[in-house]
Amino acid sequence: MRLLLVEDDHKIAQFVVNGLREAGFAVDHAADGEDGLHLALTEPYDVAVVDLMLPKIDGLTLIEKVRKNNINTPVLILSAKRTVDERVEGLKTGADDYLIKPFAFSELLARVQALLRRASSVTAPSELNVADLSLNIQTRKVTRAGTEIDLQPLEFSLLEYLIRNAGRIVSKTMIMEHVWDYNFNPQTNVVESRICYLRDKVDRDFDKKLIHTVRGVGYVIKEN
Amino acid sequence: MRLLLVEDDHKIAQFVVNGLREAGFAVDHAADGEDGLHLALTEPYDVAVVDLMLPKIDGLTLIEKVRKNNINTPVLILSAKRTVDERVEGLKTGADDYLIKPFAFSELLARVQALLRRASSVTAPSELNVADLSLNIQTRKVTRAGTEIDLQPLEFSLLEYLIRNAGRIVSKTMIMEHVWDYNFNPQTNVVESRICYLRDKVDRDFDKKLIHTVRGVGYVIKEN
DNA sequence: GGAATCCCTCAAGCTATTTTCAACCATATA
DNA sequence: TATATGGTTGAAAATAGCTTGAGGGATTCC
Repeated sequence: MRLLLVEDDHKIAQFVVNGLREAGFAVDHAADGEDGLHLALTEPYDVAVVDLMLPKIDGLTLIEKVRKNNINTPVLILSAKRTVDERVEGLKTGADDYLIKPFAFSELLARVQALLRRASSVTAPSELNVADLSLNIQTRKVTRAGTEIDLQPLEFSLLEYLIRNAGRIVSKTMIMEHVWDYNFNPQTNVVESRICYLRDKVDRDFDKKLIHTVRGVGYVIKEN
Repeated sequence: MRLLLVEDDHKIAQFVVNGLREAGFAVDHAADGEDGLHLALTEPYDVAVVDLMLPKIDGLTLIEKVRKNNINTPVLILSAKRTVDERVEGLKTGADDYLIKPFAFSELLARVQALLRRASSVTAPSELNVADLSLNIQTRKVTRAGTEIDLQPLEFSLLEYLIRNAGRIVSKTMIMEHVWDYNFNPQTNVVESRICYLRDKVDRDFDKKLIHTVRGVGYVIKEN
């Protein structure tokens, strides 16, 4: 799940970013409206959390422009403005929810999850499966054919991304972007390297390999 | 103990919130029925104090919806309506007690505590367990394998929070919020530090460690 | 009112784990 | 077979978490 936070207050931003990452989201952060708008228009996010008072472009204008570009990413406004009118204006502009500062992180998280639920209209299952491989988001347990597999954090993210796209080929650039949060492609072989470690743990001891290389393109995880 | 107050009158709300916080509760406040309902449905509270006359969604409707969601949090109605009929209607809807405005804070506190006692004697066991570790909320005694462990207040809270979420991973941000009541992120390692002290007392002398670190995320307490 | 005690936070150094890097190896495809 | 793309690996670097003592605020006890 990819999330955009547009917030200029450094402390709040750091606090929210940390919390959301711990909760398993891939979070991008923009410190002003211009950056935020640019990211919102160019990257695909599942939810955007936007402060109203921002340098360069204010939050409402940002939301307006995003909506004019036919982007329907759910938006949660984060603001110190607490009057009913301001809330209403925010929602009219195209926001989906409104949270008043100061707020408790757990409430922010609950609202973000509510927006995600509403958007997907399905409750996200906490367990993902491919063949006899199973990955539990909540407990972070991974098993194959019943035996537990111990993964490093990055391997876990990588495997999660692969399984969420099971059967579809994901390019190395996409992997970089989702798992590493890199926007540019440095000349490095981190992906290959980590795939190798992952295969060691997931496929080595089994006859049926699940992680397949698609030369010149990327990787797929699938049965057969 | 977590408490929800749904009250639109700002002065009363502040007065009650302050008082309850001083009495040691973690209080969330919603200023209208919509917010109140949302919080009641998404967060686990031990008691909810609800005004009847509310913007957006009135108190009775709120209580009805909460009960329809199978949430049994005890509800104390706070209202200026003083006739017997109205009291009865409130209780029929699913409220547990009824306090007429204006009221003395001490009476509110007494009733809240009464509801907590009643609820805890029915539902919540006063003893929480994980493996051979046991924590008694009422006596504040903690034992492992029969021998008593002496904990500091904060360590007790921390352990309680971990055990209430036994088997689930709790992030450091969440711990901060629930145990320390911080809703911002100070650049500090209080959590790690206190976990260290806690481990000293809970795990050091035992072979089976119960408190596990989940790197980059947080901690879990569980057997094995 | 002052001393003693208790509990907590902070910070710095340390340890352990995880990730990246880079050189080298293997294999597919033309 | 040549070339390029991907695989493998150990060591270095980066990062996260652990540990511990000093210091400070609050409370209690004389």
